[in-house]
Amino acid sequence: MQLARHQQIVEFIQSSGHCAVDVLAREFSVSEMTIRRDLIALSEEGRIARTHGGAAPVEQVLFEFEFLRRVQENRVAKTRIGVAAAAIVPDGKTVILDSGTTTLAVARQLGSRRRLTVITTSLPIAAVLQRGGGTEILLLGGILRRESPDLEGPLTESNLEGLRADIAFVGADGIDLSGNVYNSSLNTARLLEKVVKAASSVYVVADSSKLERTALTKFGNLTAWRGLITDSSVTPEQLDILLKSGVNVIVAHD
Amino acid sequence: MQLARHQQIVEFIQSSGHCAVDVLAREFSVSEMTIRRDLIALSEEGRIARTHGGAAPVEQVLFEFEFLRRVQENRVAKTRIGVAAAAIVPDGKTVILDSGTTTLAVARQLGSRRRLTVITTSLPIAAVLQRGGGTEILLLGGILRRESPDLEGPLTESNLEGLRADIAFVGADGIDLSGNVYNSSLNTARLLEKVVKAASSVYVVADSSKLERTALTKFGNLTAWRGLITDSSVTPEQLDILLKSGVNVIVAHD
DNA sequence: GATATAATAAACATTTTAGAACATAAATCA
DNA sequence: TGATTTATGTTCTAAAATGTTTATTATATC
Repeated sequence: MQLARHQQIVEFIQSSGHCAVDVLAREFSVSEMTIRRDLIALSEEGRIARTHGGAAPVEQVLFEFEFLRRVQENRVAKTRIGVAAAAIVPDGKTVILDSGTTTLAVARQLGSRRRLTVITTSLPIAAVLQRGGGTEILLLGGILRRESPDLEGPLTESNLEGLRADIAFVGADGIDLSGNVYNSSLNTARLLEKVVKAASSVYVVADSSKLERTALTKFGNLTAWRGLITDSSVTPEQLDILLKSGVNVIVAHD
Repeated sequence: MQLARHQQIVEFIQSSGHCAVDVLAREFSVSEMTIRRDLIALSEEGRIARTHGGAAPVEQVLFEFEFLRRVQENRVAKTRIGVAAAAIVPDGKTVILDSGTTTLAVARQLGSRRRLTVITTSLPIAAVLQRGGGTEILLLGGILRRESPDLEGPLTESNLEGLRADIAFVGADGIDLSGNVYNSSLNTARLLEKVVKAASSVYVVADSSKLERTALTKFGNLTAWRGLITDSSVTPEQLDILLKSGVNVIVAHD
């Protein structure tokens, strides 16, 4: 019910301008606390702007990515991973962000930072960072994928070849306990190989549901890179085996 | 039986919007668990979006550029220009679209076309065309401008150097009656020079309010290109002088 | 700048929903 | 026919969403 209401709240606020919490609570027949929680979630997604007492339509928001609404699984875990990832990025560095919802969570945390350069193929990540205003965003060229708002293809790969970054955060569709990282798209895997070459240190960001799962292509092993950032739902056993395999695991706590 | 029901569920949700699980269970006279299993299957197929408590139709619209709603001046004129411009693009061609609201109007008209390749630096144009689904979209890489959702910089220019297109539509901030085309940004002007080189035929699209106005940089003359597409508010005098200067003017009527 | 007022967020309780496990009925096939 | 798969139903537990109360924080008013 809450996802449907979120959408309605956004529309309501956009059509009527600034709305008070109690007005929204009456309008949607829920408690004010529920509305507040909705508003927190919506403002984190950048779809509205919170004010004291209510919420207003966002003005500077350039674009809105509808597809993210359904995709967002493990939102809380991903946000924590984002916080942990952002914490290891010093100001002034150049960061490569892979496309995906986990890396998008990292981008959200980096949004308010200054003097950062972010290289990405993801339109939502570019959008989030542009909203923040403090980051230089380099969008790699390429073919816009039909199903998802990110870029791929020969141009993307050749664009990347001339670039260097300090840190890369890449997502994964599966990780086994030997530290092998899997991806469900061949194109993505090939691009990620270039990403890995372009960055001095590489972190894989993935919520714990990706552990002990595999996907179409293996594109590398965590032991060769800087480490894995995951959430605290990783089991002690999984953690133990990964560490014994020589994988550096950063567990994001709340 | 469940295949038939799946189809009906999709149609039901599409026509009525978000539906709760219990409503669907009653509607189809099955248990809630069955509906949940249906919804799991359907969402895996991407035909609906699950929500807590029910399901919603999948959004076809992937993203939307908020800023355009307010900015659109001379919307009607621009739409007409878009129609006229789209009419001169044969299927199967490669088109370069400059960023701007007029070229965006062109993109809107091209959205439903098939077998077209569009090269652009504009995120809104990419969005509009992705929604259409029939166009291959090549987004040039570059730095995302802070004020507007489009790309520029050395990467954009070098990306363009390796490409060839059949037709380019470029916008303008001002056009004088000798056919000189002006632009208010130096960077844009430099990029447009490359655009002009990459395309076999170049059209300038600009509503008539841009006539007899100049801006920061002159980036070329209409007589060297294929022509100007403008709306019917151009005065007979302006038209006369332009034609006498050797400018091919296409006037978009309703 | 102190105080009153209102709004927020945290903590806990309650309700609702999801999903797992198992049971049952119908359909398919050897 | 009997065995086996497939679809559906039932029950139960965990998780998610919402509501309620209470402290904390922000805003406004004097």
